[in-house]
Amino acid sequence: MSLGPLTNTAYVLLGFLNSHPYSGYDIKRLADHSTRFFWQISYGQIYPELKRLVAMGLVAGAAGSRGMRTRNVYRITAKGREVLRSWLAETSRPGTFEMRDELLLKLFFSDAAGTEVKRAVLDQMSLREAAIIAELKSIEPHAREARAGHSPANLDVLTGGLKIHETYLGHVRGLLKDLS
Amino acid sequence: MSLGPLTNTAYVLLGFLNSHPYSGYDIKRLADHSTRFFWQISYGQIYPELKRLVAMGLVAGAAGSRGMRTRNVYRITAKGREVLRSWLAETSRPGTFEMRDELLLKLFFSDAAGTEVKRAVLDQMSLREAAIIAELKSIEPHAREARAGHSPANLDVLTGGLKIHETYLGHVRGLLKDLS
DNA sequence: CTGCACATGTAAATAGTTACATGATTTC
DNA sequence: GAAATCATGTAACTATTTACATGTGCAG
Repeated sequence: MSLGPLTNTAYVLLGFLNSHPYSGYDIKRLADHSTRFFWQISYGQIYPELKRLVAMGLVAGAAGSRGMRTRNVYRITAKGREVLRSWLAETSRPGTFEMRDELLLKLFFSDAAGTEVKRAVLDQMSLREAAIIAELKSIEPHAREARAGHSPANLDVLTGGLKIHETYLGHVRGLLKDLS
Repeated sequence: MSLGPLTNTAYVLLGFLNSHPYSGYDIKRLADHSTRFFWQISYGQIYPELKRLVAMGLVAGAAGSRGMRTRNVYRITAKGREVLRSWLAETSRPGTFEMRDELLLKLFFSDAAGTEVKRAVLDQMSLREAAIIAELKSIEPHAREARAGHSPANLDVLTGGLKIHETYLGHVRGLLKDLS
């Protein structure tokens, strides 16, 4: 009775629910401050996927509440934990690795348009990278607190992201310097 | 008479055709050794998109040949160059920036599964990053030759990619060392 | 009493991959 | 004459985003 592989989005949901019960809204908020940098998710995926997970018995929904209002809080089931763990342990598939960077594409082709355009592209990159770094740094103190939902691996990923974007920014600054 | 923004795939095609006429097959091969690392494209996009670009008058198709066989070689038009340049110069939109890294996702949630699983994930990452670095290094000498299709910006992007992946690999190796 | 954050969802569109289908040419 | 590479294309599928629709609760 194998369920075939789930979508990666499903594993994100299971991953978050593994440490605590959450609503779809909660998960979106959490993901926007963590996995977003290497795996974005949107409401359009979250809500339908939670329902599918319930149907498969991997998570259970309970009508929580916040004041008078309905709030669907989900918790992971034993079967869900099992599926999460077997995904984590799986080494067969290479696993998606993808980058899509429109500014890098522009830089790549920028010789077609002259130095000022190239400089403008590099300036945009530099701004974007600085913004990402600032965002990651603002998350860091929270990730350092060893509380529910903040495991050591979370911090490992965060510091890695920081290093990568700092390298990226450093390279861009070097190119800008060479240009002037 | 603005044509609205084209897909990024269209700009990749225009970008390559800007330096030389190519067939769809040629472009796929070129992209697989360059833009693939930050903007992948597949035949399923290339061939239909080339037709659209012809319909818009941004590229012109000519029946080239290789032996007896039909071979559709496309060249960029003046209008196409204009569109490419105005895309390059455009600073209004932030531009797609996305990463999807399934192994990073696993690492992020790996505390749910124990040290051996975490080590296995890091090993896979390390292997993958080493493979990417090897591939980029094998491209480097070609990119250094200042020939048709190899502009200075191409090399700027390549060396940047190399630095980023070396940083990534270094981080992973550090985590592996901490684990043992 | 206004605006913001909370909260859930769906429909349509877009982007992109994968599998399939076909066949020619070159190299061993 | 087999295998690899050249070459073009489409159909179906999958994933994901965006826009829309709706309404509650709280803070100022």
